Amino acid sequence: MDEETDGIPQNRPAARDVDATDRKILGVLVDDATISYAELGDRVGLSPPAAHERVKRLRRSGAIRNTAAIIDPKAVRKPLLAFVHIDTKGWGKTPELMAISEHPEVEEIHSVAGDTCMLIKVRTEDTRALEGLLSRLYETPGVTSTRSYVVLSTYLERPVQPGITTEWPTPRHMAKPLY
Amino acid sequence: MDEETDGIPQNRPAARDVDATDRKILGVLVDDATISYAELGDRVGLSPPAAHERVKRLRRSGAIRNTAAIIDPKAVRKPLLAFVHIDTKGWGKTPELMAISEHPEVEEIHSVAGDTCMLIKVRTEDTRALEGLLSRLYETPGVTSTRSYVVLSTYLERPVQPGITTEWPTPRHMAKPLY
DNA sequence: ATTGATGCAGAATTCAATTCGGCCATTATC
DNA sequence: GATAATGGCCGAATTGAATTCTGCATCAAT
Repeated sequence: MDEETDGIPQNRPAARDVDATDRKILGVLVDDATISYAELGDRVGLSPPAAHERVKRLRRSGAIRNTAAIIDPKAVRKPLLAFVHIDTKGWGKTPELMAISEHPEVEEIHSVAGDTCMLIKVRTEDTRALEGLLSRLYETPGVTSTRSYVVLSTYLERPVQPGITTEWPTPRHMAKPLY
Repeated sequence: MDEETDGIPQNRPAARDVDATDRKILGVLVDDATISYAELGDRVGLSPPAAHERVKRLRRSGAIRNTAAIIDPKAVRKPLLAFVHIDTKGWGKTPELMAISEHPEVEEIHSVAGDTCMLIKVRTEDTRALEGLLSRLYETPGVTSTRSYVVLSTYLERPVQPGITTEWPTPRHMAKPLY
């Protein structure tokens, strides 16, 4: 695939225009990426090679980051999901981020706006393992406190939805998005 | 694939023993599910048909829930990520969950232990869209208040890690996990 | 009007997924 | 303890899809 300067993902070059057909393709592939290009072409109204070309382009442009197996956490004995607020003095320092991302239990690391804290998502085998992980996190330099939210049950978990509208219904009088 | 009684996922039948080889396979497929069975077999020390059999079994048992394209949120114009605490009177009622999951911006819905609240993950085009979504959520029956955490930047986002140890290093004197 | 580029379809080729038969090891059964 | 039965693997063979190639139509720019 592409090269990363570091462990932390860089911004992609451009991410060209994603038109209505591309969105349809994404919508299908998010649901099931094991289908043939013939099947994909049928569903979006293209010939197999044309569908193939589109998908190759979406991959190259980075719109499709990856094609991955989605695993049942229970099957690999990681049934316990928790979100953890980590208060830090001075957020976003790379060494601390690296230290946190070392733990394989950590699935996501986000910086929260307007607050000197990180919100991370962790998955462990049980509460004892979570406790151990939390104490190890607390030992990371810069971490001043943690507050964890254990998930009792999950009702919905789905990937990013590409949307199926032709173009985005954002009124023209609106300012550009944050990013 | 399998049948769901409802929009809400059911518990799988069994999820058989996942041995060390299975974990290796999962580890590879989480990284990249587009490789050939020959390649997969090479990496885990199996012939192509054997690797194929394993994967089929992992799919049937539900350990591999899905094989999906992972989309770059920016490419589909959903760069704004936020977590929202939703306080509810009486959590987990199905109609409310359904109402919340109707919104395509909602990616995850979790019930938090020890609190009458839900933690949901949403992705929108910009802050205005987020504001609109929040007000629509607030109109859902049972919702008493919301508190949102807008993500400034994301440093890590990865799928469930299957782990690569032969068996789990949980000491035998420990009690069984919660779930 | 002409040229160039882009995206598509259809046919042809290459390569991988899938099936099949037989072997070996482990486990259950008598 | 001997034997059947099961499960998992390999190697070869077959089927089927991915990929390449060629030509055509459309649109944009010159």
